[in-house]
Amino acid sequence: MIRTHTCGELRTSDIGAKVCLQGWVRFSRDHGGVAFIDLADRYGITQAVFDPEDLPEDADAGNLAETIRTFTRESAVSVRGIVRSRVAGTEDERNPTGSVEVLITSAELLGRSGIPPFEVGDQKEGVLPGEDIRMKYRYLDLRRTEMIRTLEFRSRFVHMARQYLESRSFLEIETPILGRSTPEGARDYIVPSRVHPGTFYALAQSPQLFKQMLMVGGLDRYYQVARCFRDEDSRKDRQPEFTQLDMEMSFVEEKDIQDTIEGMLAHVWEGIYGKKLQIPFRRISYKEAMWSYGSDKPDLRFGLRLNDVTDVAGKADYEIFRRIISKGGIILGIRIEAALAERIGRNEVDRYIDYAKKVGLGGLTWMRAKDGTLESNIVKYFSPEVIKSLISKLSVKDGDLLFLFAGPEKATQEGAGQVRLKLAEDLDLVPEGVFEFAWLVDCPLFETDPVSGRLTTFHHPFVKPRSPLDEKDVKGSSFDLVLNGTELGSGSLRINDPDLQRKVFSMLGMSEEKAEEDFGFFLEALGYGAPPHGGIALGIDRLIAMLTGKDTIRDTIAFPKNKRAQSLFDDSPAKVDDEKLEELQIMSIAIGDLEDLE
RNA sequence: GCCCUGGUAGUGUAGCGGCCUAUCAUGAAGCCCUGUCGAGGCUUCGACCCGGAUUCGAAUUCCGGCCAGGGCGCCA
Repeated sequence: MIRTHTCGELRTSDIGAKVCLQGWVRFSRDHGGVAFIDLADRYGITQAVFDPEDLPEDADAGNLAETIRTFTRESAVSVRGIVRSRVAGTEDERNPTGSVEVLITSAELLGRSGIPPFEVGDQKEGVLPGEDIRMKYRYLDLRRTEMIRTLEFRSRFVHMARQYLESRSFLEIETPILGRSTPEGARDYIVPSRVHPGTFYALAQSPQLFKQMLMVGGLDRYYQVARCFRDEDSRKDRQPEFTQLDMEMSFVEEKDIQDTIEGMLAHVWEGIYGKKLQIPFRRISYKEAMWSYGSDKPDLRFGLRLNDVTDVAGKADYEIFRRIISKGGIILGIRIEAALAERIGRNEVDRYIDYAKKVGLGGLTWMRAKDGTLESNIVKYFSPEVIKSLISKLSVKDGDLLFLFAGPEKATQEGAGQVRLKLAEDLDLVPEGVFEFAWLVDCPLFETDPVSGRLTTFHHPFVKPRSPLDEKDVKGSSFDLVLNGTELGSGSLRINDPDLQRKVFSMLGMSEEKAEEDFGFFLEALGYGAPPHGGIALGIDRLIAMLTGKDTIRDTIAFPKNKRAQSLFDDSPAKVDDEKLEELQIMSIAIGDLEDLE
C-alpha cells in the first residue's frame, strides 16, 4: 500500500507527518504562485497545496509545477507531502479535514481524466445532469458523495441484517438462479440449455420453492440476499433484476416471522441510526386498510381517513347515488378540516373532480360546511335529515370541505385512496423523516379477476389458508410489510400438506396433469414430512430507497437498467453471434424479419 | 400494447410565431493573480433531437418518428 491515509482522515494531530494521499482531483485553484488541489476519495476531501516558496531544499519545484499542470479534473493522482496547519483564518469548518492541508513535495499522475461530461463535484441542490447522461457515465456518477453514501448505507444495512439473522441461527444458503419456468406469475427470463437443445432454464423470480424445500430438508432457518429476475415492464420502483432479503423458518406461527423482521429492523436501526425503532409495528386488517385508506398499502403518516357514509348519503334523493346504491355500490367521504379546506378554492375542487375521473371514479361530490349546514351545487337533493346525519357522522365543523365518492366497492375505495394521497401531497401533510411501518393482515386467500372472472390468489398459491377451502371468504395466513404507502414485502405461513396444495392448484384452474408437470417435484417433497413453515421476503432496493429518501430504486443500485430494461453500461441486451445460436439450436426471428417474409 | 410529460452549447437552463446573429450559469481553451476552498478577473469557444407540413417568416404551431422519464396494463 502506497497511500498512508485516505482523503478523509487527516486531522490537526497529524501535523508534521509525511504522508502520501491518492485520490481524484475534484477542484483545483491556481493562484498564479500557490495552487490548491481538492483531493477526493470515498472518505472525504483533503486540500493539497503546491507552494513553490515553501518547498524543502531537495524538492524539484520546476518538475513539480509541470506535473501538477497535468492534473486535470477527475484525474487519479498521487501526492506526497507534509501535513501542516492551515494559515490562521482560512480553516474550512464544513470539512472534517478543513484545519489541515498537505504541502505537496512530490506528485504523480496515476490516471488522466478527459474532460468530464458533467461536473462530479457536489452540485447545488436539485441540479443534477439528466439521468441518461448519469447512466452512460455511471462510474463518474458513482463518485458523487450522494451515490457513495447511498451504496455505503446499503452495504451497512445488509451487513447488520445478516448479523442479526446469523445471531438467531439463520443460515445463508444460496438457491439456484437457473431453474424451471413456471406458467404462473411474472414473465421469465429464459436461458437456453446447450447440453439439452430445445430446453430452457428460467432465471429465478424468487427462491420460493427452493426455500420451502430447504425447510423440508430440515435446515430450519434460512435466509438469503437473493437476486430475483422478472421480465416485466419497469417502474421507478421496479427493475428487471432486483434484490430481496428472503427468509424462511420452520415450526413457526405468523407472529414468529413478524417478530423476526421487527427484531432485525430494530437491530439495523440501532446500528445505523443509533435509535430505537418502535416495535411491534401496528397491525391493520386488509378490510380496514381498504375502507379507511383505500389501499392495501396505506400511507399512515397522515390522516384524511375515508369514511363509509353509504347508509347516510344513500338516503339522499340524488339520482346518481340512488342508482349506485341499487347496484350494490358504496359511498365514501373524506372530511378536510377548515384550516386546510380554505386552501382549496372552487377551481381546485374542479381539479380534484378531474383527478377523480382520471383515477377511475365517476367523479366526486363536494360540499362545504357553513353556519351548521352544508352548501354546494347539489345540496338541494339532500334533505335536512340527510345533511344532519352526514354532519354528525363525519363530525363536520364550519369551514370543513367534504368530498364524497360513490361507485362499486373496490374501485371507489381505490379511487378515493388516490384522491386522499393527492390531497395530502397538495396540502403538504406528508411529514419528512417519518417511518410508519405496519403489517397488513387478514388478507383474503383468493380474489376474483374482475376482467376474466377467474379465481386468482391474493398473494401466491403456497399461502396456507386459515380455514377450510370450502368455506366462504377464506383468509390467508399472509401479511404484508408496509412502509409509508409502499409494500416492502410479503410473508405467510405455507401449505405443508401436499393434498391441500393440490386442491389450491385445482381451484386456480390448474389441471391435475399440469400441476404434476410443473410442481410435481414440489408436491412430492411436501409428502415427506414437510414441517409447518413460513417466511417472508423484503425488497431491499425499495427499503433502501425509502430510508435514504430516494425517489427511485435506480439510485440505490450501482448499475441499474433503464425504463426499457436496457443496461447502458454494457449495451445489453444485444445480439449474439450466429455460431452461438447454432450451438444452442436456436433461431432468432425478430418481428421485422417476419414481416419481410410475408 | 396504451396514456401523459419532456428533448435548446459538454452540463443545467431562459426563450414558446418576427425583438434570436438564441439568455444566464457552469464548463473548456488562453491570459492575469501567493491563501483559496463550488476561488476571483479578463478574452474566446460552444446548442434549438430527426423528418415533413402550415406560414412572407418556425426553437416556438401542426403531423410523423426517435430518445428519456412518469403512469395504466402487466408485476401468481
